[in-house]
Amino acid sequence: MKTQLWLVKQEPESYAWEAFVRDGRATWDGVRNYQARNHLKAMARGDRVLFYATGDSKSVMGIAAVARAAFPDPTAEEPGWVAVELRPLEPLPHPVTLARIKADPSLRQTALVRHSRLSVMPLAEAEFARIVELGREP
DNA sequence: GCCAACGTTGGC
DNA sequence: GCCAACGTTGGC
Repeated sequence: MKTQLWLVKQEPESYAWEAFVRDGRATWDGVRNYQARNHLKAMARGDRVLFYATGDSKSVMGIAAVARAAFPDPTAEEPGWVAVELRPLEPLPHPVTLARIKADPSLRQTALVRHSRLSVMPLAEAEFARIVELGREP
């Protein structure tokens, strides 16, 4: 199967990119939205994932990879919710702000822009590549 | 099954 | 702090 590309959101106050890098691996649990859950379920080991920080930072911070595909969310009291494990791959030298993403014509269709409340979303190959490219240039 | 009320997310 | 955009809940 073709590798898929994703973006996950995280509040930096609860789990910052720096903490993720320090930990070297993280269980992505606690997702309680069906659409986001379905995206988690579709993740395969090795898929690339952009890490987006909400709140004050509102920026894509770096690239991660799926280390373990979906398994039952240990924090869920009801069955049916899943978690994945992610590991950080590399930071983006210049975190890509939401403003920059919104200003880029090739990124206007991303779920990040169009569905601002979704916390786990797929990205098209060109979208993923463009964000990474922006992250490498000031 | 509809829809009003309510709660949450997250940008501004 | 506000509010738009949604998702969820519960009464009917």
